[in-house]
Amino acid sequence: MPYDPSAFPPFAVTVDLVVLTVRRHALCALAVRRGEPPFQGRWALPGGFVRADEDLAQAAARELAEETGLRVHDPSVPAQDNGAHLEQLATYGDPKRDPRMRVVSVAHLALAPDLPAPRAGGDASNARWAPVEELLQQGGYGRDAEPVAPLAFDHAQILADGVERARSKIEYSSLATAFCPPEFTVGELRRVYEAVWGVALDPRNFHRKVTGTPGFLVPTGGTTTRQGGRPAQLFRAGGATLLNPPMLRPEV
Amino acid sequence: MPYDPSAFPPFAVTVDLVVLTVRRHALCALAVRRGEPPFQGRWALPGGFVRADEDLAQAAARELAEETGLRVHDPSVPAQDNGAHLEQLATYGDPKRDPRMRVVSVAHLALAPDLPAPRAGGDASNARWAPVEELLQQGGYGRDAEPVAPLAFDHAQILADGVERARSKIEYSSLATAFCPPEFTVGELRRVYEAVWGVALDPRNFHRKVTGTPGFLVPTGGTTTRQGGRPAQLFRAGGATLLNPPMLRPEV
DNA sequence: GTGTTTATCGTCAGGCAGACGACTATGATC
DNA sequence: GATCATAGTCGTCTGCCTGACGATAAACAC
Repeated sequence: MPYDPSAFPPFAVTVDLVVLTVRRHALCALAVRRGEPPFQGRWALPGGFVRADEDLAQAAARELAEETGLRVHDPSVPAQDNGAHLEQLATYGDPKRDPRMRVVSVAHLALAPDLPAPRAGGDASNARWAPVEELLQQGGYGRDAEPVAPLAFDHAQILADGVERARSKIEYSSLATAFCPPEFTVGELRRVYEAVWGVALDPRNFHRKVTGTPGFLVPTGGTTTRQGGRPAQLFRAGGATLLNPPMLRPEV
Repeated sequence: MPYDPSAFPPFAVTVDLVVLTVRRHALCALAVRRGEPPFQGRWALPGGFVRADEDLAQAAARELAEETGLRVHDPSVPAQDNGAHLEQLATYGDPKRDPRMRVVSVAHLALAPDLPAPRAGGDASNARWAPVEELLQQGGYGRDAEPVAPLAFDHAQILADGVERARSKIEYSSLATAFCPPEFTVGELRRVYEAVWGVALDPRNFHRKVTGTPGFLVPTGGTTTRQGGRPAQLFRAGGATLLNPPMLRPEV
């Protein structure tokens, strides 16, 4: 059977981004305000169409750079840092997910250290970091008791999936360091885990565990008192990507 | 900015399936022979175009049924069984992955108990279960020393990703039971783990562990001697999907 | 019966995790 | 400068889980 272009329906393919960071002890995601229908004026995840000559990962990295200015961390350059972590999350293709046409969206998950301020085409009012619980409580009320509309499209589901991926992945991988600046203390790393999991962790057991896991942390020799209290050692992320033994998320 | 159909390039969207089963103590995947170019005559993963009104999961379930006759296990019907497990794996969209046109493939992973014989449009010579190592050793030689061509497209990568997903997922979920018939013994379940991981496990420790993990196995009361030796208790899969504590894959 | 195979129960030592006490080194406050 | 609050770091103890492995049980083949 020869190739017949009419044998398959045409799709639009987009990438959507779940960009997570930890700000003020809370797990936050990047949201942008939609400037056009459908869902005009509603908050949504950043994203856009995949171009004709672009790989999916390239498209996601391009969108991430456009929205945040972040460059993607390249694992082949170990010294480099402060780039974001980017990985494919899942693909969403319900026929009715976009009322205009048939769109398949390849969602990606990005983890970034705390950033200055978001920018979306230079207009700050159209992009913000919001705590994920706030974005996920559909139709509830935000921190200042203003009404919050649910995210556009199926983005609440995508965000929930991304958050769950991040929560489980920092258990057995060194991904939590992607939320930290290039040099960080054990306490700062612990606060990342606490924010992502939404629990309190014992500082002493956490310290023992994280410094005892081979390849997780490399001491830089420096110290800092930026958190107050006794000066703390500074570390960089070690080469290990898989943690053995893993960090264990406390009891459900 | 109004909706402009020329603003995005059209894609073809397909689903590809990594269908895994355990046969004769080896992890095997379903492969079909391509009847048309490109890669005519080469082995590939089963798959096909997503239809205009179809969800991605629906398309994958349809392709699975067409290739194997398997129905997908519906978790909302706990009593039912012997259906296959199906989940989305990842999406592959390199611009050059299909020489004909721009194709984005949403790969799915299916786990099935040992089946009679594969069928691909009724032609058995065009579908087979092959050990995954055989399919992955690109350009090597098969069991009977016949030359083996690498899988078509990027299907070797997709298969490798699917196998790795299965290997890691049976660690912390009860997914290994998807490889077993509705009722099975601890020994049969152990042979599944051994085949998927490619290791030997201590029968005594495995028995203790698997029967001690709450919600993993439910005794049916029956026994069987179909494996020879002393009669073994029969179990069904329990309701638990996440294992706590997890099964631990032995040392690398 | 003897041997073989598989299943199942027990024992023991080592390692890791959670709970928590103790001490250290800084900045803030009086 | 003494005191306090804050964070960081090192230990201890106990219980649980794991891996290694001995022992017993119940079927089948000869």
